[in-house]
Amino acid sequence: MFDPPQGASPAGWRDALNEQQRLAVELPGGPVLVVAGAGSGKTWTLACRVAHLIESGVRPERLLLLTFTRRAAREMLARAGSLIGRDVLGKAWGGTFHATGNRLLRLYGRPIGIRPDFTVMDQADTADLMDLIRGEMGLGSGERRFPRKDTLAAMYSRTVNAGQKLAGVVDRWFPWCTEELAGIRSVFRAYVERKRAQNVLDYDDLLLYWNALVRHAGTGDRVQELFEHVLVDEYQDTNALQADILQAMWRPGSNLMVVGDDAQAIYAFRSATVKNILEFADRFPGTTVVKLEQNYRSVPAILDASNAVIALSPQRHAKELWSERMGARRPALVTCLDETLQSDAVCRSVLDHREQGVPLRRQAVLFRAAHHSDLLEVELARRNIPFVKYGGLRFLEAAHVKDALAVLRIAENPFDEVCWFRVLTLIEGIGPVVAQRVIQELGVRGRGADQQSPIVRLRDRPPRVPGESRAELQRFAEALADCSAATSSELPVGTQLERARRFLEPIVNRRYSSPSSRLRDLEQLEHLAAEAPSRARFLADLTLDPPMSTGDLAGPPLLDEDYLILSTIHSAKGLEWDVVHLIHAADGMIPSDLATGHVDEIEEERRLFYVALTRARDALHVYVPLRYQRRQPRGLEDAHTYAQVTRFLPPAVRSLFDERTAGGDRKPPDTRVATTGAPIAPGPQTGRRK
DNA sequence: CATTTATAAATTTTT
DNA sequence: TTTATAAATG
Repeated sequence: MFDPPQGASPAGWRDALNEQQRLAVELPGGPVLVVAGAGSGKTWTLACRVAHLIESGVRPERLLLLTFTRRAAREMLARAGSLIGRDVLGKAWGGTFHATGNRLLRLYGRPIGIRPDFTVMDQADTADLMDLIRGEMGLGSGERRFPRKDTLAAMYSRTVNAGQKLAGVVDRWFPWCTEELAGIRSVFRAYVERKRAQNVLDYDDLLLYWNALVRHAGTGDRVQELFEHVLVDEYQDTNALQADILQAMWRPGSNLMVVGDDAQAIYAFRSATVKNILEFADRFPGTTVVKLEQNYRSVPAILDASNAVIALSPQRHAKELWSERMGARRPALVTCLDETLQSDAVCRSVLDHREQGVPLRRQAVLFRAAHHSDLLEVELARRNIPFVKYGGLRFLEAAHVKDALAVLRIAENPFDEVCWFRVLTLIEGIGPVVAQRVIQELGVRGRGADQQSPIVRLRDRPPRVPGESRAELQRFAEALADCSAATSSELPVGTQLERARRFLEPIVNRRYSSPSSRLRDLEQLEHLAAEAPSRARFLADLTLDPPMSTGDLAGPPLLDEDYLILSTIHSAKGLEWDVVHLIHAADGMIPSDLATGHVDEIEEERRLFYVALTRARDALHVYVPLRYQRRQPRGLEDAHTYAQVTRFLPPAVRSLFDERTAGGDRKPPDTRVATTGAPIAPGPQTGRRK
């Protein structure tokens, strides 16, 4: 994705741009919309734009580059730096909307009532706090079913990000909860209050308050004037609130460039709206529109198939991708009798390609949902094919990691009730009720600025708890006191984590399966923490830019190894591989059964399918298992259901594929063989609770 | 009365 | 693997 088109060198990068790209790179300013088709060198163009701006005298620190992940920003700035032989990386502002909001609010948030030492909650924390409040209010204990905590968090987030009223949100997205509207509303009210009181911001607040900050009468101008040029990548996946922020940051004469592709909008579930990119020109008067339609990635046959798929989308913004690449290999549609044969076919094809010179890491297997690769992972392990999985469970979501971080977060913010609750209930003999009482007695909810810290209170006057819990609570108190000691000369973050780990060790051993690997995870976390300048920075960076998996932390030894990429389609966004294997291209998988309610949802799935197809450079294999094992085959061994090829491949489109059947002449492989041989980076340990 | 343990049911995509 | 509910235990 970051490779320049053929023949580009640091010296002659301008010559490597096509006409449209050059136009986008060299436009003087004003509002610009770059509609960039898949594989049209969008990222490369943005990097060149940054290089061009700096060459023409813009100071790097006056540039703001908003991207979908921090990694994307980093790589783009590094690339720009290499083009002009200057260090842009440290000086320009780059990152996600959320990370940028975080930074701006810490620097300038005071006038709107934001203290610079706030902590950031992720979505799971939000859900936990909602759960806590729900419990206190006694909602959900009655006969009527109250929404689950994750549902509550999702509702809240949608009201904020889409800028819609709660009633409307519930009506449209959570119709089964309409009867509980009053209760939901009161939970949200308490939630907002609680966040305030505890000096905590959630993801949504980072955007919400950034918006408020720029619109603030006093400080707004100052923030606005920080940036001479604002560039936004993946604009099709921004939400209403983000568009509002950009509008607030913009004033006539200032420079805003957004880049995106409406055909690749796949984040509606996160409240993103294609309207942003479709209505950009209306919102920002004087917009220049540039279209990038030359595709540098795929061979024509793959492009033809992709174009045909997206052409069936009714809400589309006409765009025809073309390519100068040679090669006539058509994509393959491989029908498999069942999932096992699909795994088998993928493995064989992957090895075939490797024999023909395509290393594993230039190949990827893509799928709709994280668990769709489960069976394949077993087969890969059995055949000793190394792989790394993107998407799905992330390191930070592992319970033991959250436990360790909760200890640190209490040290950072002694009024963080969710973290107190989490750690206290880990202690043997302490359940929700005792934990609540302890929190009460320690004054975690008190929040008087001059009052004694709950941490000190816990150590000096330990609350009454069951006898069996006393010793462990004592150890907790000491660990906490050590971590939070002397704010002026804080212990190194790594040391604090080590302290937390020592406290947690017996708990991890007792509570979780495969405790040794979990404890290893915590040690890895310590290595990561060793580089952090401060605890606050470490915690914020971790929530805003989480390492994908334990693999990310494993360090350099893996870098020269070859491994296959497994990825959800969402996580594959913006990436490309020589060979792409798309599995489970059956109706019910993509589109997902859960997303066939509304037309909009189906269209989103179609774009998702399109994104998957357009990741491929040279070869594309689409697999469809015809028979699925039923989830819980009760008694009957061969209980299964039949699937159909995804509706996004009607006959006319299928004619652009070479069709074949996998494994027809072969016996299914013996799947009873024990699995041995671990993949290189199997992601977080997935041991179950004891 | 509170906590732990057992059992059952459901599980998209992610900053 | 997580989460809600029910039964068993302290």
